[in-house]
Amino acid sequence: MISAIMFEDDRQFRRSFQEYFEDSDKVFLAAAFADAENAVAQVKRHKPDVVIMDIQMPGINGLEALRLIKAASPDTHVMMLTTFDDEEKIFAAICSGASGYALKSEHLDRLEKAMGDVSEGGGFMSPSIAAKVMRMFQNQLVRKQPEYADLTDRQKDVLQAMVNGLNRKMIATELKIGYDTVGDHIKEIYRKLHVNSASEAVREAILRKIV
Amino acid sequence: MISAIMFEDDRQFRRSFQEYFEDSDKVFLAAAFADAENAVAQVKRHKPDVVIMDIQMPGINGLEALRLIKAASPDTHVMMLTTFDDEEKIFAAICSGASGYALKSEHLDRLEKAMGDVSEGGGFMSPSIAAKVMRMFQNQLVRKQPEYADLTDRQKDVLQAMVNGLNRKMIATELKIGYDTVGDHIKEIYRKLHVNSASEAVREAILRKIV
DNA sequence: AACACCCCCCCCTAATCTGGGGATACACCA
DNA sequence: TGGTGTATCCCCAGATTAGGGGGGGGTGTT
Repeated sequence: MISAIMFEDDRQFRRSFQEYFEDSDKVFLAAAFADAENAVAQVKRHKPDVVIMDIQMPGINGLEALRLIKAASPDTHVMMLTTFDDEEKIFAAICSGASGYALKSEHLDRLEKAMGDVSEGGGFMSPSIAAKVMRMFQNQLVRKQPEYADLTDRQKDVLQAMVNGLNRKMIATELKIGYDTVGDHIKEIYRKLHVNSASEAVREAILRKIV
Repeated sequence: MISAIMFEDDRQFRRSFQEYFEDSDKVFLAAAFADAENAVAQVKRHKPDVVIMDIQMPGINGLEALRLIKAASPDTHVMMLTTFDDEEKIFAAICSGASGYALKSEHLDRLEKAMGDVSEGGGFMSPSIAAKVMRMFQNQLVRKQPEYADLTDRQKDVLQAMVNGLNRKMIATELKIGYDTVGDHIKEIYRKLHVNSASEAVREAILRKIV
């Protein structure tokens, strides 16, 4: 038997949620609040195994509340339960330490199971969310090493200096070479990276090399 | 009713899997193979809604097979079903386009449900996998966001254009504003980001904003 | 000897950076 | 109501820098 508290402004949804878990022998829903104003205090008071958190709420929204709760008690497991499925919110929730991200369209028996998993340190994502996360993951990390430009050591030195914001004169001083030599290296770098400005070179350097 | 084929070298596990789905009215397990040698061909032949793929197999391993299948028919949904829960394999699977990643300890009825979700374009991860993925996501992407510079919408437009390698004249044309106005926005951007060149602005833009 | 890499010097145009000077519009607040 | 602030827009001009072209060297490897 695990304990949970819920923050959800939709009265109807809150009700049906409460009713469902009245008969549950797995989840004890200790309390349900219409806003997250005192979320941190309530978490401290009830010490729930799982917190169910809506995103769209008047006053403090669910993402802010999530951050506050995780800041105050990092070991609390929070599952987002919302209608939003846009990447930005999913992203924000995961980065802020959510343990789960479920859509309200999810069946309650699955949520019940999910809450059990989450209380044990597991994670849960509704199918469409999981698909989005995996896609994001792929996009973010696949293009890790697209085509490593074959720069010489010296050219890498110069490029690194450019990324650090140095201008040609400063690079010359830094590397103890002549001003025009820096220019020569830069010409080669541009040719190899297929760019023609320092900004673009810096972008390419960061997006596909040193990061 | 969705169709599936399975690649799994463990005879015992394959058997119990087959037996379970013989009685299923949701999943039709069309075939089960002990290795992935002809995975691509079998996928082409059976055109399954979902492919169940073990990782540890003699000959071609599941990750290689996944890559081959996704290369040959990108729309095929593949769910990894394995005992491995190390980040490297999860990472590799997701990056190679897996739609799901389940542990063999998962109950078969959950897998059945998961296969349905996956066949519809959703994703599935066993709780411990989901937790790991979210943690990876967090570590990889939280990193730098110390002070989000408070740029105005227009300034963000200009900065984005700079990242894209446009010079001032091009930005002016792009945003349909005057050349000198672009200069004004750039001045403000530099002031707010505490930099004084386009290269540095681009670096800051990438390292703490647009990714 | 050819090649790659690194170094140095010159030139010129175009672009950037930085400092000014304005104007309008809108929101906020006393 | 006027004042303050911010965001958007426009213009100017000097000093510096960048970008791209040329010309050379020297070294070390293949």
